[in-house]
Amino acid sequence: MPDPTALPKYVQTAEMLIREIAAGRLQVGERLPPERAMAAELGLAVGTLRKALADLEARGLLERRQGSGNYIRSGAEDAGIYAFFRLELVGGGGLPQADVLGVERLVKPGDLPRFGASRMGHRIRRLRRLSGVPAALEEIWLDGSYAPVVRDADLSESLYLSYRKRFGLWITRAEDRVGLAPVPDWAGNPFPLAAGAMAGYVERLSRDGAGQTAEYSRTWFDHERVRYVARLK
Amino acid sequence: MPDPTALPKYVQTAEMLIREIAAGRLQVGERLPPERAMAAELGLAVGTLRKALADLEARGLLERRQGSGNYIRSGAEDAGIYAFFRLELVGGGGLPQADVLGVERLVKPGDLPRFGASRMGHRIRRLRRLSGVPAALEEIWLDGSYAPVVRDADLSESLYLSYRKRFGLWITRAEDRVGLAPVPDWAGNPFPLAAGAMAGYVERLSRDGAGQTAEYSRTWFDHERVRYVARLK
DNA sequence: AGGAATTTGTGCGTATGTATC
DNA sequence: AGATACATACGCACAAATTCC
Repeated sequence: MPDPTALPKYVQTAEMLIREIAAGRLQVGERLPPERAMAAELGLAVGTLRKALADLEARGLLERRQGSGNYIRSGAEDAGIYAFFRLELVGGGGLPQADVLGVERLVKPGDLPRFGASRMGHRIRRLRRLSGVPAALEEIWLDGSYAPVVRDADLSESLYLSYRKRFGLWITRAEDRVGLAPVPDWAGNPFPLAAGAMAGYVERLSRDGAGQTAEYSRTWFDHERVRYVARLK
Repeated sequence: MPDPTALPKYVQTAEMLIREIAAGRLQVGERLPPERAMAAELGLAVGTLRKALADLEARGLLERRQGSGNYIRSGAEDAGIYAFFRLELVGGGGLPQADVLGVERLVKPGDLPRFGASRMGHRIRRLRRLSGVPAALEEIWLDGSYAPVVRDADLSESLYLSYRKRFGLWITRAEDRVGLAPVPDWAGNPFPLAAGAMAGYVERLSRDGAGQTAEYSRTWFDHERVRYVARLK
């Protein structure tokens, strides 16, 4: 009897594979078993497994070569667990980390776009690092309706994982707009660009599983060291 | 008997739908027929049609709602034919256009990353507009092996369409890196930012159907008016 | 309010084509 | 040339979300 609260098998499978890669049980460059063998092993239909593999490919973790096999891409060890994180060092890669600078529940300011159902929002400010290097400042507004309070301790490195585990919120889609904007003036952090200096800028509007806008975030990144990466098609 | 040179049906179907939208035969906001009815109409299996629809969704042309239907998204009239174009006006949308500033066949300079098989490359410089507004400067290096010469007349508004029709080159994947960089000094064009000023910057490495790197391009965009857009998952 | 009908999502299994080894 | 492996395509059954009556 199927569990109605369970995720689709292809999502479960993709996440399982990501964990295997992150844990090092699947090594970079390694070829996966043939799809049919793997599907049989996992008790899945081939098509279901293929959907999971396509997901990993879109996230840049896997390279699929017809007639040859499926190969773990370099950089995959670090990247996978941070599903939607799209910043990397100019030289490539970097392990994403985050320091929480502050969390507050506030009335949403008027300059934010409309998102979520509540008048209130949780404002989370973080310093993002890549392999320890200060890479970006991040201000996240989570709609107030998903949790009465958000504490520092609720926020693990992977924010979307926290949302899921603590608040039952599933971020499934997001739209990013990338441009330039001046660095905000938040005192007391080691971000290398001065307040007011031009930096790379990402605005994101995220939606939950039901398609409702749930979160709005702004990220300022150090363009000397960091790039925003998108893989198309 | 199937034609081995033909594209997959799901690609043909996706392109057909894009043309229908661009031509206005499918209106923005309109709901498509149910998938099963549509598949029967087109002589396709439902799964094949669904793959085409998933493609349109990923490009931002279609919104799919379980239990409800498939709806043409606003902005889709313009966007679809320019498959990989990811710049839009800050206010949203804008019809992409291009003025060719120059085309030359040159030895690839040393500061470009390695791509393609040839020592030579075609350097194409264009001014991109959105609904007439000068939006970006673009320098494209197409590997020399795909064509002996490239003439101005070979380049229609949609470059990837030209590649396909003139040179038999299919761009199927690309990787974008977005950051900031100073505007290059190309005399005599109406790009609003001065040479040396900081602008949005997109580096792209594109691959052909066989997975070979085929093209490298750099785009400087006016961050006051333009954003780079990515839709995730 | 609530149940039936409609519509998309997930999952399975299979057959055949095409690229690679 | 043959074997292997991924890609495309088909068709079906049932689940979940939405809409309609």
